[in-house]
Amino acid sequence: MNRLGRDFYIRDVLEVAPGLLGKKLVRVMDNGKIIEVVISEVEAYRGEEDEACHARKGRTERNSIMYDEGGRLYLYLIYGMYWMLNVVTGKRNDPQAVLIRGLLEVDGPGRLTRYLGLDKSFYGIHLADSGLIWIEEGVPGPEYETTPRIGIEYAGEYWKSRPWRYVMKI
DNA sequence: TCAGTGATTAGG
DNA sequence: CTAATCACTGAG
Repeated sequence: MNRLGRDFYIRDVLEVAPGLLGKKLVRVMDNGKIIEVVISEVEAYRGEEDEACHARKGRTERNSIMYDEGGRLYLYLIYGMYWMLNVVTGKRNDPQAVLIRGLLEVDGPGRLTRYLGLDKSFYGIHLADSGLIWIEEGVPGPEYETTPRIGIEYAGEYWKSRPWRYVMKI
């Protein structure tokens, strides 16, 4: 047990996102069963200027947790069916988050939340405090590649082309 | 390739 | 209030 503390998350999202690759995500299910998975794919969303970021139009009820200090969870429903799991990063009032897109055990951001039993009730939970979910040290310094982010057709060319998707090499 | 699905958001 | 949007998935 080597849980990541608050300081890990209170850094720029472009440092935290690749830093999450290879880390172990631990989830204590309702029946007490513990699920441990390895984070293998993430994306960074960075500030109000980032046209792909949910904070691009300023603060709303949904994205308000992104304006809090790093370390909290941001969950939202997409296409009426899938919960997206994000880790807020950076300092207060600097809206950033990392989308967890894939695990070694489960591919896809919508599938992994279903697998881990995560939904709106986890909105705002702090990864340094919670007894239900947290992140621990894992594989140190994994190799990874970067690509543009997925599913952000609405953003301008510059923001669409930022290489802010990080995929761990197996 | 494309429909399903409903919370969230902007705009009257 | 209404209508459009959407950081996806699974079937075909």
